[in-house]
Amino acid sequence: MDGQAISQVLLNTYQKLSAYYGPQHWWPAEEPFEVIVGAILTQSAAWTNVEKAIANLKKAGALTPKTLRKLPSEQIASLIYPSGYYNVKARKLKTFVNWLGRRYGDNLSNLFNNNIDDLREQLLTVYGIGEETADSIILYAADKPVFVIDAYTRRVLNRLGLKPPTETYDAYQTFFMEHLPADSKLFNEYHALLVCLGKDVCRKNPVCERCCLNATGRHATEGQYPCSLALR
DNA sequence: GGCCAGGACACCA
DNA sequence: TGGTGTCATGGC
Repeated sequence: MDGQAISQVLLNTYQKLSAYYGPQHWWPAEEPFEVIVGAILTQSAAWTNVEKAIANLKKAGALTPKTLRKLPSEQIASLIYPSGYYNVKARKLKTFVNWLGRRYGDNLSNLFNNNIDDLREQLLTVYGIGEETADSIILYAADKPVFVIDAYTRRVLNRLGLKPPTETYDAYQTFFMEHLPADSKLFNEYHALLVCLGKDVCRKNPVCERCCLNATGRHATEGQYPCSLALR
């Protein structure tokens, strides 16, 4: 399949997912700092649990860099308890707000004034921010066009028969970004739709969860997908 | 009672 | 460089 055909498949898939599921309105947060906190808390956690943790932080008035810097890690940990891994995540939040204050005086606009490559490079130096979290921050908080890769994205792309040359994060990301226009709105919606599809298939069809949405590469027959139209 | 969710990091060979 | 263990709650 040549580059143009791949672009067509990706755009076609996007359009079908969009028509099937509708707008996703990601990221579910009121402001960019909340997006960043959510991106850290959602690491290997269900979003419903993250919502509880964020609600606790809001209720405690702790959803600002300054407050998080002041609060002891133990107290942050107890507030974010429902999101799991609370001790590690408390440390990650503390590390980020310390870095943000020291380097940018808590001003996210200044941080986001960096170009995408510099922004990504800087975020990746912070403890607790890996590739997916960095890209989620760049796309959903800074509104810059990078494609976020997660487990769902990999599985769905594999199911489309479009596995990149190597199965690294970078290879998957390059694959999407080389074949789609650099549009943050498109990337925003596309990634959200892929996650939506992944959750939907898992929930409605456990056969798919075992056969085609796991990491083994095995896959089920077309008819077993609740929205197989979106995957053709 | 087991499995998994919008990962990242440390450690080891 | 790649594989494995660790961190942990809550919903199904």
